[in-house]
Amino acid sequence: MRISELRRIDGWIWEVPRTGAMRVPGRIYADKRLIEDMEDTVLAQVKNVASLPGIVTASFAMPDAHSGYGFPIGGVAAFDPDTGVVSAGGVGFDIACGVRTLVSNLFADDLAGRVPALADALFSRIPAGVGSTGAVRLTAGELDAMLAGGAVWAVSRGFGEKADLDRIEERGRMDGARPEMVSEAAKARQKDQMGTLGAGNHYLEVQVVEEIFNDAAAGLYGLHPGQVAVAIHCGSRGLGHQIGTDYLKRMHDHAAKTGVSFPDRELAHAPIASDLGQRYLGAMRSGINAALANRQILTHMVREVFAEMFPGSRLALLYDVSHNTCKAETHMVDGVPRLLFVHRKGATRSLGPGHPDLPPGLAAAGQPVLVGGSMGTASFILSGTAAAETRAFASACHGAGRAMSRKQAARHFKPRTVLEDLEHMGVAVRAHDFRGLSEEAPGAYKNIEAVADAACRAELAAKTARVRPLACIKG
DNA sequence: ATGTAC
Repeated sequence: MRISELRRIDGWIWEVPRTGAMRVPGRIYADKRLIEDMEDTVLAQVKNVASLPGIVTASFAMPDAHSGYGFPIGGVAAFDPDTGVVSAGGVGFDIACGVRTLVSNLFADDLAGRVPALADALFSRIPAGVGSTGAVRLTAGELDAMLAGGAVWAVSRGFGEKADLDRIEERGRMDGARPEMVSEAAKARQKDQMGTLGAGNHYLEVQVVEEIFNDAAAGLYGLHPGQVAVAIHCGSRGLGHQIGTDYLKRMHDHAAKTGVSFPDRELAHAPIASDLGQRYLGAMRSGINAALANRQILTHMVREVFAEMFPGSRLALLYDVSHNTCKAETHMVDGVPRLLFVHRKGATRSLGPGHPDLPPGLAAAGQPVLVGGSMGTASFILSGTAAAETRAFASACHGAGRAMSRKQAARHFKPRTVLEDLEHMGVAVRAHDFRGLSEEAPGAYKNIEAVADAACRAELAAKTARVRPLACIKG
């Protein structure tokens, strides 16, 4: 992206001036280098989103932004409930894809020599890969209960602990889900897929806390140097994908009938205040619950593996946050609180200290903002800031962000070399799809340090801890 | 991301 097309507000805040069909300006939070390395399509997508009806304040891109389906991945946009739209492409196909981090009472020394065996045990226990099915099989009735109940449902069925729920966005259950708005095809795809990791950039990592940046916040999060943590990155599997597919088509069909045109085919949308918009929201919220339940079931399985290998070990849920959602939230606009529908596509919520939606144990530090790196590189545990509310409706980056497309990466990296490099770095990698390792090569992603630095300099979040991987399970 | 194409 050419920096000359932007207006610099400060070193980490850049404006895309309003031109053409844009209803609001664009705004990119990143440093000069990250912006220069972003594809031109990111700028085009920021502008396209800025032209959608009812958008409020600006169309935002986070420092990890790269080209996505319609919206950039790393895109944030909020819409007025009366005049605005909801976009199936703006949420994406992997509805409520997200990260949860579990903090153990083990330290790296406790794992000495046993990381490969732990990786093997997790690899054999956790189903993963495209089309994988899990040990949990749901009847039609149970599936609907899951879609309505999310992680609350999962806990009620014996997966995990009640205490986990406080540490999940929406307290483990997204309100307003309408399972009857989810197609039978989507349900059929999901009924045997609960408790599976998926593929692509999804992973399960055993990590060690490498550095603490903020003692007070890290203390509240229960993080100490050398401590072992587990991160689970996955989403709503086939169900979310099918909901996205179903409603993109409906949004196109509806637009064709009513003579509405889209700035980009991939930005198909419907008015929030329409029947179709409400149906999509009901289905999409069911997808959020599926992702929350899925990560809850996986947590239970990880705890079982740890309990067998390390008797007496505990894994407490630090936090679970989704990064592909559209949620109704109240934000300050021009000094007035307004209900808005916030799309976060590859972007993480970042609530500052004292926010009423935070559980009491986390309120003083702000929401854990879980920023997953690529295989082999560090991940960051940031904390939400009060300033994030004024930056991008309390949002921050969600990961390192791709620097290369999957196709480019597959051409550029040999899977064997990727695996050897990671083993050399001391990361035990176990992958269901050997060839897929190319697409996930660390070199295919941006520099996580640069992304986290930019996010924190732009005050989207604040640094609390950096963790590095010991073992990585891939789909 | 994904029963990697209907």
